[in-house]
Amino acid sequence: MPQDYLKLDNQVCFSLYSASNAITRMYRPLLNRLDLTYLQYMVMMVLWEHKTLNVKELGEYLRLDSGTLTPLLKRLEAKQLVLRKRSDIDERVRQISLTGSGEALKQTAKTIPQELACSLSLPRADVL
Amino acid sequence: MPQDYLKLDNQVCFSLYSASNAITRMYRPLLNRLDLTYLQYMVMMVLWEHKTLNVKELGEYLRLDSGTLTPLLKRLEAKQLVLRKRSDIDERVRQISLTGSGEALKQTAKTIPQELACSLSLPRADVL
DNA sequence: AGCAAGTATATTGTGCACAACTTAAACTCC
DNA sequence: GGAGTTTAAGTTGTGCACAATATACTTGCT
Repeated sequence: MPQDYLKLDNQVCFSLYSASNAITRMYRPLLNRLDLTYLQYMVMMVLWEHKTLNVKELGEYLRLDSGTLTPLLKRLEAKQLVLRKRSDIDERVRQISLTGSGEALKQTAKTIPQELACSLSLPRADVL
Repeated sequence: MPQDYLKLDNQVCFSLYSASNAITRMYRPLLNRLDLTYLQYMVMMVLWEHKTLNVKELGEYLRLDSGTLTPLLKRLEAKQLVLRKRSDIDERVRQISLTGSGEALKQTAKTIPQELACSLSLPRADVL
């Protein structure tokens, strides 16, 4: 039988795309409490781990470019969660670091993975 | 050892999100030839299979709402690929159907899955 | 030193996603 | 058959993603 590749049901890529949208939707109500979007939460997570990074390094961790990150980092700065300081050594570079409240937000955030696991009815929370 | 849930590396969700972005990036150069975005291509695929659908039905297949679909369908209409006709039976409903060139585009599109498989070096193309 | 090439970030413009809301048409149940 | 509810689609506003481009700083070369 002649196979029709152009069918949505056959498409792993669509499933991936759709699952990714669904994940963002599931995180949204939890992250609203922190006044963060999913990507902002990702950025905060990288900063909680690494303390200070420049835009390029952040982009490598998150596989995103400055076109996405610059406006996002400005929004995090406006929320007083991060500082965007130019490097003294190289004036092109922006060093992104946590403010006190950015650091403190980690305490509020730490229940998020378990809460998401609950809303997914998953037994393990260490992968979310 | 105390486990830190708030680490990017632990996150299946981030992998999914990142993979979904990567897929869209891989499709982009192939779909540029058809002057379609990835989501527009998804919509066309559903229409190639089902011929005529309303906005709600399209949204159920693609798990998207009218806020996403309405402007997208207007862009497809502007490209002369689809018609957006109000239903005679129920004036609230928009029947989305293919134009001749929308139908014809399927011939140009049918090589896309194999091309993507090649650029991913995958042995099977029936899942993309 | 001076300039060409390279690099880091920022900007602009397009197109998703989605929440919240609006509009208008269709049902429902007295 | 008219008021109240439901439903389908559209609108508005925010925030990604990303291509293309711009800006400004640094580095390498002679």
